[in-house]
Amino acid sequence: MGRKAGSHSEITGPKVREAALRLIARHGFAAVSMRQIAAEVGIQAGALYNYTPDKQSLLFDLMRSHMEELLESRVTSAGGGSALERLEEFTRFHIRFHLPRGQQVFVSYMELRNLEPENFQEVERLRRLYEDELEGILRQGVEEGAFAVADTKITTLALIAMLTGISNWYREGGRLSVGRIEELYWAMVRNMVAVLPIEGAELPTSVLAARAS
Amino acid sequence: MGRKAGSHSEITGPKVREAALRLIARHGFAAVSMRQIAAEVGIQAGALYNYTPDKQSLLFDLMRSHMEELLESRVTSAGGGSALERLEEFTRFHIRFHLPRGQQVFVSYMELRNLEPENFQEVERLRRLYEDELEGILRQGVEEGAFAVADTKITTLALIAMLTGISNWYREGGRLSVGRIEELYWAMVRNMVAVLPIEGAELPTSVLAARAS
DNA sequence: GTCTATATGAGGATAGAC
DNA sequence: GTCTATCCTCATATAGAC
Repeated sequence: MGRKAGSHSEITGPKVREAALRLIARHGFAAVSMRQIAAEVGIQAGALYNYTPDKQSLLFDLMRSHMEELLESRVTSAGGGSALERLEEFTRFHIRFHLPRGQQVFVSYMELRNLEPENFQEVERLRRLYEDELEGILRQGVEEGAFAVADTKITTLALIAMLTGISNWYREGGRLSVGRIEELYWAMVRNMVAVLPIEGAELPTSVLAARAS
Repeated sequence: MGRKAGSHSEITGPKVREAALRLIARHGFAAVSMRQIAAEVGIQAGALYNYTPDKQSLLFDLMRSHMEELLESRVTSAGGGSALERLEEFTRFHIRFHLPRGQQVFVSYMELRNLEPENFQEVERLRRLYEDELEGILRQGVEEGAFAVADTKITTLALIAMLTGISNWYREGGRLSVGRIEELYWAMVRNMVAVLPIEGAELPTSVLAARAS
């Protein structure tokens, strides 16, 4: 291809992204300099600008591609079935997808503040698409009378926070396997939405009717 | 008192802390400069060093005092009773304490990376004291046969993540009052640890014995 | 206690040679 | 595509006048 000596764009590009992700996850976006990223890759700072127009774009690319990968994986995994089945599948998917991506999860969560408004809006839009599927499952469960969920929006946020929180302590090779973590969290999720006589819970009329009969 | 003109230490000190908290919560520790903090207070950057030896100490003070206030409030609130009663009290306390302190929660969570090792250890120690109380409640509940919790450590982390996550979306004057949020989350917490016939859950022998009788 | 001024260094980003 | 060199701005922190 007539590539010049010292030309490695196909290798260097991914290395820049990996180095940036690793350093930003560890020290935070604002605390990481372009010189640090370049040093981690093994090039000079100026050469980074062959791969990103600026530092902000580097962050945005990391976060957007993480969300897009999540949504793409989701499309191929999501299926039909009862609300309970769909909720179990969603729970297990969320854990299996996120646990091997601790750095991406961390960055996507912590660096939202450092996105310029336009970029922030886009990442938020993608995140909402993901959460909306979960809320849809909860709504279905309420309709079916399978779930006692007083507020599907709040329960969605509670579940996401609980599940994503795993990434804060999970370490590969730790006490619990991914499979075991799936079991433990699925049991908790299942309990949380279970139909039970909770005082004050606003049960849907379909459930009240079913109980009366 | 013979105070010189322009001398306002009793006023300026708290203002420095408040300005730092507000700016760090919004932009992140590394992204905020001492000049910005000074400008927010209405003094010059050099004058900040009458109130903190350096930027790191300012962050550490904010995080440590937040944790110490949490633990002090906890001592006066915590009581005895059944595990279910204690869990309800803990849940409501956690929400009532944290919701009016969104900035502190955010900073204490996001800026752990920016603490120097010694300071990090201290903040972690205080955080663990708080979590240990929750785990103790869960252990008591398992002993009493009131809770079906397969792994008290994991359930502790799941509950903390779920409850602290409220601070990510709560806004004063929003759709839900603090009281309503307490109700919704207590219902979820209660369900989550409830004794139910969950396949695969490792029930304590006390519960299995109770069921057999 | 606060100011102005400054020491000292690092930051993002660009230009031009190879 | 990468390098070296550099522009320009901003950072933390300190010194000394008032």
